[in-house]
Amino acid sequence: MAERPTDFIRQQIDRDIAKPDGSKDVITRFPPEPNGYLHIGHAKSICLNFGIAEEYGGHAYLRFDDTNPLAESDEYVDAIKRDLAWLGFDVANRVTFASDYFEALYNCALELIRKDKAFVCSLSQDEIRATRGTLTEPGTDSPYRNRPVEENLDLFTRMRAGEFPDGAHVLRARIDMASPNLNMRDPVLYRIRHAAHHNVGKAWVIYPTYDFTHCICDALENITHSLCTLEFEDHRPLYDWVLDNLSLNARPRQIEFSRLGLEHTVMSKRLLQQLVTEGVVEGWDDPRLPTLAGLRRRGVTPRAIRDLCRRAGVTKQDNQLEIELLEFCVRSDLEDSAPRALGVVKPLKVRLTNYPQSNETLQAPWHQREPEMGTRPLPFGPELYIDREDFTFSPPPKWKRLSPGSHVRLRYAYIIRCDEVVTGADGEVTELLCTYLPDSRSGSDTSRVKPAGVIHWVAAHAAEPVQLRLYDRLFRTRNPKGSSLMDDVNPASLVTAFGFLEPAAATGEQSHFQFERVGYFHRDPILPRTFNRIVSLRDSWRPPRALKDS
RNA sequence: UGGGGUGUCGCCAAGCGGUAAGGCACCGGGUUUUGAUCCCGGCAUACGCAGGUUCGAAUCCUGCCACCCCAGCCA
Repeated sequence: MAERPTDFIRQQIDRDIAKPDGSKDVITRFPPEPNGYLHIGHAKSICLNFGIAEEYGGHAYLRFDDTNPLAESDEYVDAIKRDLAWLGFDVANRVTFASDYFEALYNCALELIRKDKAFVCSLSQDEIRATRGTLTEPGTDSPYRNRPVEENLDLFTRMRAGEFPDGAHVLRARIDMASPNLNMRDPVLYRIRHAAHHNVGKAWVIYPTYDFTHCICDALENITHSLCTLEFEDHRPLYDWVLDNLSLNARPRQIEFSRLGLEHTVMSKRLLQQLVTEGVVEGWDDPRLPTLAGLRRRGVTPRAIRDLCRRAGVTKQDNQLEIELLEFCVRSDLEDSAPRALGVVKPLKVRLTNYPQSNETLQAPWHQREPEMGTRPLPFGPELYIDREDFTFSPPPKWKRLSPGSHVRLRYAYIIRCDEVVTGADGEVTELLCTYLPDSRSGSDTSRVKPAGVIHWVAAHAAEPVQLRLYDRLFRTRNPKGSSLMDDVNPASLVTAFGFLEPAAATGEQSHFQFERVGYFHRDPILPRTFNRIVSLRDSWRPPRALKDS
């Protein structure tokens, strides 16, 4: 569909595999921690890792980074697998867990201890913090830093055996407490946690930290390129240090790229959690959320998400994509693939005064340019609904819809003329009395009348009442800040309308539609008779300024 | 006042010493039984700023400035 990306990461890989004595393998991994739901930012990483593996004829693992039993659960591993499959990446036989390597990790720790590169530190968490120094001042050595190897071995073995309570000891790397890189100030490698782990149960009471685990797992899986986000750049020296001091033979290269940012939403796990907990949204799959579950329920397609990631590119620059780009990707996918349907959002009754007291059934294509999608029956009768927005008493110049005395075509059907406007006590338009042109039927029009425009409609006798959920950006601000998050919520992020839909679409099983002239909608997978607006149609119509109101 | 990064059009993003790709957005025009789609055209004398090197610099050097990340036994 489009040519292969040439971002800086692929350029680096090209150089790596071009080395005369180097390996031609390219193996990557997507390493989520199973402690939350995936969002569109993760999609960028997924597309990158799996995309590269495929392009270079290698493979990618889905590896759950489950080293913290307190936060992780199977609920999330299932959700993450589901999201990956939905996005279009098949990882059935390449799913691993950091916890698969706990024994190997433990042996690596032993090796470091024997080489006197790691020591058991018995300082409390607070003491470790206090002796770490600050951004501008060096830390101070732990009093346990020079424990003899044998004592370290003994203590570490007993840590594993469960002889000590949480927090009593940790295993630390012996690097440099004066390093300007805080990550190198004797970082913690193992901590004691008497907690059940979602995968290994109670087999372990000591758990390795990310810095120790990640690089080793990468090496064990022969990952060649370990792609991660920018905040891990400072960890790369540690990543390399650990592997340099171990006798593993694989040497993965860590490369960092910037996260994907999207305007009018938030991506942090904490903030998303807050929105769910405080009931601002209805759940992790609320269609206003940037979670993959939310986007899926909204109706955003995997293709659109992959297209977005491709168009956004991969760099080290901080970025905030405009939601217009996402909307463009959605529309451009659905333009060709979504069947069309007629649906009315804000119904206004129309009575055809000269139409016989009977109904007829017209035929309309599901998609004008895609004849193979077939046609559907479209009921027509003397009473119809049109959208209130398609009628005005005083039309501005170039008004292409209905107004007193004007002609308009009902899409796929007849041309009608508005003869009379019925208003209620409060002046509100309640009904339009129109006449239809019998010889103007779509496809066999001999009326020679040129209507002002074309509008959508639904026959009253066959109209299916539906709930239309009109979604909009969750936050008013482009870059919502955690501090004022709640005040920034867009009160119109969800507007529910009760409209009518043509029966073929309402009762069929197709999931995505374009309601003509309105927008793209997705049949809600849970709520009956409910359609979520994925995105509106582009609308370049703007009334002349002076005549804006009607 | 430490370390690590990043600064090219409103938003993304190519560019890798030879004289600013592309996409989104936006603005015109054409086609159209969706004011949609589609098609055509426009849209950075300019690359954070200031110097320097060079015949030639967004690309090299120096110095500033701005923004992001780091002081979890989270990842």
